[in-house]
Amino acid sequence: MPLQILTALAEPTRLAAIRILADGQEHCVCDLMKQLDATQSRMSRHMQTLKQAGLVVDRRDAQWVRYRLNPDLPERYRAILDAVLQAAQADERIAA
Amino acid sequence: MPLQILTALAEPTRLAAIRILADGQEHCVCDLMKQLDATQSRMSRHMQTLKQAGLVVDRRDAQWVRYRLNPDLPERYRAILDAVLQAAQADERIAA
DNA sequence: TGCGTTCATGCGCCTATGCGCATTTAGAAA
DNA sequence: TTTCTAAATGCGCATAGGCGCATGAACGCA
Repeated sequence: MPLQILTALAEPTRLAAIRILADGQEHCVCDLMKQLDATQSRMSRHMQTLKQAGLVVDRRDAQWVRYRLNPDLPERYRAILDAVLQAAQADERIAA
Repeated sequence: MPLQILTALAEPTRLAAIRILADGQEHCVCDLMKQLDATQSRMSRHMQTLKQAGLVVDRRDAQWVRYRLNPDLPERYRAILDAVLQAAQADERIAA
């Protein structure tokens, strides 16, 4: 159901996090916190939401938890994500 | 900003309404109400939300208000909508 | 003008959700 | 074991949002 995907993406901080992860790299919570100017608990919880929606996966690496886009996201959801990312980027260019 | 689009779509009744309108035809509120088993005020409010998000447009026709997908929805948002519709339909087929 | 139909909206209620604060857990290094 | 950093989570609070109920507004028709 795309509903959970949409709900997960329909929040500013979460969408911003996804956009950062869209670089294809792994990012720890501390990195996302700093870039998005969010508190630790807030950032952690949003990442849980994205994880439960299947949009991201995490991995323990020493004391860090590395998040990245879920590489196994079903094609039909990946298409939604791509469209959203493109629109967000386009809007950004227009706003500038 | 796709945020408003996503928020508008991230609600079951609204997404269902959009899926009905995806047939390209006009539908009055009374029609949507019946198909979705929703009360009148509930349906009306959801349509307002979709309208404000720019996803649909309405038109007075005697005592009816006809809703249809916004034909002038910017391309980048249309792409999101199409991806969502396709995913929803695919999920439906899988569930069956 | 009066009546029926369709739709919008003011109001209050209730739940969902985002947040900060504080604490706990996990792991590394001393 | 102690101490540090990173991350998750329990708790309570405040707001957002979805809902029903009732009313009002728009329109057609007699």
